[in-house]
Amino acid sequence: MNKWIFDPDKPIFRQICEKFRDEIARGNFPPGAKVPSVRDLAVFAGVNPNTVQRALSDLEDEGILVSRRGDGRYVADDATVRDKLLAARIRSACDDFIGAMRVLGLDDREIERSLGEALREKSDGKEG
Amino acid sequence: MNKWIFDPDKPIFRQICEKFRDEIARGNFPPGAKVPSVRDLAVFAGVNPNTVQRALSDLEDEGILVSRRGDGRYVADDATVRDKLLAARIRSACDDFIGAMRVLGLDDREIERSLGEALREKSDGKEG
DNA sequence: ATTATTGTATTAACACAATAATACAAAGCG
DNA sequence: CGCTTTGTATTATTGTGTTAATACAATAAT
Repeated sequence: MNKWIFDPDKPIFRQICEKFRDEIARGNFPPGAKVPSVRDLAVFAGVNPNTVQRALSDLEDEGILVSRRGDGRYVADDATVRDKLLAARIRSACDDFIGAMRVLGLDDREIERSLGEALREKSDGKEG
Repeated sequence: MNKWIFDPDKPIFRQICEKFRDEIARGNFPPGAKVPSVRDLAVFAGVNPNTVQRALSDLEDEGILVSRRGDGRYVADDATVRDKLLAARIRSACDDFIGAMRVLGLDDREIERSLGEALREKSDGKEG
């Protein structure tokens, strides 16, 4: 995984936020873990340091990260952060999905059926 | 439903596109149906006419709408448009959802379980 | 103390989304 | 025809996302 790929339709700094929320939710960044420097991340992501700074600064406002000037940036040393993040992201993903499907006029049974079909398609043909 | 509500994090013209795709997919705008004028929609949505124009113009490029100068704008007179639109939107919603959940480390069974829980919560407590 | 590393702040420049105010083109209508 | 309605185009302005180039502040390492 060389460089990150961004959706040109959404602000990059938000996508960086998402990436870190996902990584932390998965447990790839345990509480207290050090995050790469703004400059290193910028090089790795192929974006401007200011863009990374903006993203990490937002995550700090959310209480997910903590920064120490001259030292570095760390995942908040709170063992519950990961669980809360994971639960919140699962919930919002489900809610978004359900909302999108209901707007299309599907009822609960149809929603579950459509998901099942999509899951089977993704498992059958394109196993990669 | 007085005025539309927009997510300030996404371009308004894209959200207007989404709204129309949803409405057409639901069948609320059958093939050949006339769409309100750019100016009326702008007033109704509480946005600038140019923003609406941009959105509807994009839908035209997709073949969903057709415009006649001095007359008005209409849903493409193609009976298959709705089905294609509906199928495409269901599929992309499922794919987005599955992708978001897999990033979080959930397998197929957990994805279906989480959705089931969310559906039950939405049906039980907050019936509105 | 000096140096390197890190987070932070500032300023400028550019692109795009959105608003605003017009003007023009084409169709419908009385 | 004359008027209205509609889609379309143009120009200017504002706000924001992004890049860019610096500078400053604080910590660690030497």
